[in-house]
Amino acid sequence: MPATQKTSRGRPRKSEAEEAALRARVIEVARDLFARGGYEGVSMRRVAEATGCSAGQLYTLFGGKRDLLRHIWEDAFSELADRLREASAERDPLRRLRALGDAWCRYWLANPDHYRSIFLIEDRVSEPGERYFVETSESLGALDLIAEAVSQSMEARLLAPGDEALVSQLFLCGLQGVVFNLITIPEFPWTAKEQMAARMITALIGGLSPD
Amino acid sequence: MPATQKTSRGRPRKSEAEEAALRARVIEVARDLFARGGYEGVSMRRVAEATGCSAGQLYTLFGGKRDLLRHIWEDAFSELADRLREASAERDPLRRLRALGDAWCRYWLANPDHYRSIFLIEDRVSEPGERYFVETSESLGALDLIAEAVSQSMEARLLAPGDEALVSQLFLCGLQGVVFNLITIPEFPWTAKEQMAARMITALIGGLSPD
DNA sequence: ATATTTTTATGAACGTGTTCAATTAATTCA
DNA sequence: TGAATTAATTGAACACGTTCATAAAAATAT
Repeated sequence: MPATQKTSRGRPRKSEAEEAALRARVIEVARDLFARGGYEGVSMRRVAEATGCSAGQLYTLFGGKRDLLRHIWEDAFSELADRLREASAERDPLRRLRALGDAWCRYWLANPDHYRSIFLIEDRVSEPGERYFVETSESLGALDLIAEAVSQSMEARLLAPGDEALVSQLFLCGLQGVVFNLITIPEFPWTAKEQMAARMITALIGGLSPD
Repeated sequence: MPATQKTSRGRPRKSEAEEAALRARVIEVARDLFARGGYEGVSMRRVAEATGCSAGQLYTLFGGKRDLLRHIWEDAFSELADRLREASAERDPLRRLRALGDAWCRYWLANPDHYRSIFLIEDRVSEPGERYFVETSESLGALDLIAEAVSQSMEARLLAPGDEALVSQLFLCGLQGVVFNLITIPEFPWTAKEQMAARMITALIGGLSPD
């Protein structure tokens, strides 16, 4: 008794391509709606209506509203990836590190809505099976580039030798903190919104330099 | 024509004290429910039922579910304030700075649910009238203590003289970034969860030290 | 007492994300 | 041409946060 029967009896499964096409169409429609009305301002019912399917069907294509949003941002991330690639062109590892951090911050500060949607909307985080959203996206891909720059900086004795992973994570945390605070507490009288990212990088590089 | 008439005609206003008492009762009841079921897991209807009033009335006492939560945490914050006060006992400004940062991080990492509730649940941020929640609470009160320690460290030439407000904010951002990342991306293989805060502080102090 | 007036309290109603039994569609076997 | 079977799709239903017209309550004025 073969587990998979070659010729099945009932209605055939929708082809992979068909499903992908429909998914793509929903994403396209939803992108426009979200861009206009914001995440909270657009309901799944509206997305469904605009797409021409039922709200229920959306849940066969996406895990939920948040998951739909992830797919929407997925190619918006390519822009961030581009910026990071540009920054990676810098040969000097320490200057590259600075350029990477700068690009990362600049991107998120220029797109606070993306940032909020991705980092600040908490749904049940504890889905054990699937990996955390941010990790799979281009966002933490920055960490790899940072780690490389850190590693090379250590080799060139531009940074004190040490646990390169930890140091990389410290850089990411520092940048994250700047961006997070600037975006989520915009009405606070931050001393220098534009310079904070650069100052953070400078401070961290200074603090991690060899004596 | 006096604006406030001494003896009014209709039903008398509920006394300030009565309203405060009811509010306090709701907070007490809701604290238990939230502690058990979590923020998402408890509905306003349930809170109302457990309190013995209607759901609608809750909205005369609190601005909404989030606002109710704020009141609940308000005295939970006193614990953080205590820790910060303890840390402030340290005389050496640089060691005090380190102790403050450490206490701040330790508190939030020990209470990730508080952190999430306060920093990660975004509702309409753009309420022009009322100040941002975090700013009014004890949370950013830490910034004042940090600023004082930074200022004194600069005077004692333990930190390079400079814009003390900016430097204080960099410290806060660095700490915030560490806590934020550890809490929101717990499944990421962080190299050293426990040491990251201390390392961040060390790095920042090092980077901001006089040459 | 009854009417008036002012405040408080209620509960139905709205739109939300999400689920799931029931329906419809599309195929193969008899 | 019918069953039979399997998958896709729907739409009613649920609990949610929140609002608001309406009802109840509590006082004074007649």
